Amino acid sequence: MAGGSLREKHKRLRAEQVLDAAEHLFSQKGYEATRIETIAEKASVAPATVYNYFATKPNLLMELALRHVHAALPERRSFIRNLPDDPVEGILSFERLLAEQAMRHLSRECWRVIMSAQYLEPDGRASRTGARLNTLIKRHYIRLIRTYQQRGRLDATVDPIVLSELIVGITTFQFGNFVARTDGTVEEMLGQGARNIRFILSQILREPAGAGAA
Amino acid sequence: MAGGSLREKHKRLRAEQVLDAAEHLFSQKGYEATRIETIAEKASVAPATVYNYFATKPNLLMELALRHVHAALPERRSFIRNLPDDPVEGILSFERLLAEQAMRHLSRECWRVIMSAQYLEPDGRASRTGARLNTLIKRHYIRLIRTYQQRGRLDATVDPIVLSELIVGITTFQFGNFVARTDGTVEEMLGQGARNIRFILSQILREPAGAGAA
DNA sequence: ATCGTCAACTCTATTTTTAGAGCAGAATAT
DNA sequence: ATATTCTGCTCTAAAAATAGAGTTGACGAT
Repeated sequence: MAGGSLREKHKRLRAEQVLDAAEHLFSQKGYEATRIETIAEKASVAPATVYNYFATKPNLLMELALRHVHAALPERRSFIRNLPDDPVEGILSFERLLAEQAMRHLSRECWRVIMSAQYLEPDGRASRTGARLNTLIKRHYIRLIRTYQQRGRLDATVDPIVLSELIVGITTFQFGNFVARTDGTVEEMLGQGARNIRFILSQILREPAGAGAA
Repeated sequence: MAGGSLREKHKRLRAEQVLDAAEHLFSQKGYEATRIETIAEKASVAPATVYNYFATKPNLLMELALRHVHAALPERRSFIRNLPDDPVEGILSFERLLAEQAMRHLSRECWRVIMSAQYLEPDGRASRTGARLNTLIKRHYIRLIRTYQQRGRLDATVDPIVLSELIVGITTFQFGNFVARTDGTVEEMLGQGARNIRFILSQILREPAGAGAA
């Protein structure tokens, strides 16, 4: 799986160079305002090479998003390893972490492009990349839900896959709404998300085992 | 003169990579003991590429020497800008600096290869590079000699070019003898050099202008 | 003496990158 | 409306790098 050949190594390195350059320029001058030519120049690469690696400009941004999601993975994992007792608090905090990670390197403008890409080219690479991105997040939720089920804090008969799809769906929808407008804060989005989460969980919450006696 | 194109830039970068790798390996494992293949691997380059840039292994070493001579140039220049009063002391100290610089990054084994290269391939690239190397050093001596002539400490009728060739010739000869054997210290070489320098200068030394009255 | 090994070096086909011309479409100016 | 410009993107020829097999000459063991 490694691809240890020199060619593969150089490919990885070049792709990183381009992504680095793009990340810097996107966050500095914005997505629309930066030209592919400029990215190529900063990455010490010919413009044609950028197209060799990333078919289109939205695609390049998409891969950038994917890289961030990967880079932020350990942080999410460590969060899930140390979950708080209360499931509602756990999920809401996880939401907050995801939102914070999303905004850490990519602007709202960038996220708009990312969200729109799957609609503009339904069967293109962008859609597939977007799907991968969602899958990554969903896995975390499944793990998170299972943990609370094992602790007896969530109804064990609920299918974690279904529940995670529900949560990811609604939060993705809200995130889309959030980035689609220039006003509105992350806190507002999270507040609205909290209402949804509480509603969804209200029916399947379980009290802690040692409670009831006082 | 710059060659600002992308191709030229990459060429420079790759050459540096290879030289860096070679420098490290030569000083760590010795010249003969390091394989071209290893250099290429460390430089993230195909072995064939090393041959594209540096026709032969001795040639690679030669270019390495040239790079060092260039890198150490500012130090020599600054020495020549702050020459001591006494010409003998100035030249001997400069000799010491050159010897110290020569041994700083390249081992005696390496210098043996370098010195021999011009004999093994008289009209090859190695000979030309060696000549360039000598020219660089000679320029410094010319400048040094002129300075002392302007200060009135050296006979002004002596041709600096001739004198510098004499000095470079004799010291190169001694340096060759030094690296050609495994025993013998730098100090011994410098001591012998000092005798030569004193002899050469004895006829053309001039007393300082303000001297004689006491 | 002969064989095997090893590393420098060569050669060729393939892959990748670059240079550079040019197209398409949107935005802007006239 | 028309022309101009700008940028994303395509296409082709030329340059360079890689993979990999092969040659040569030195050296050591048998």
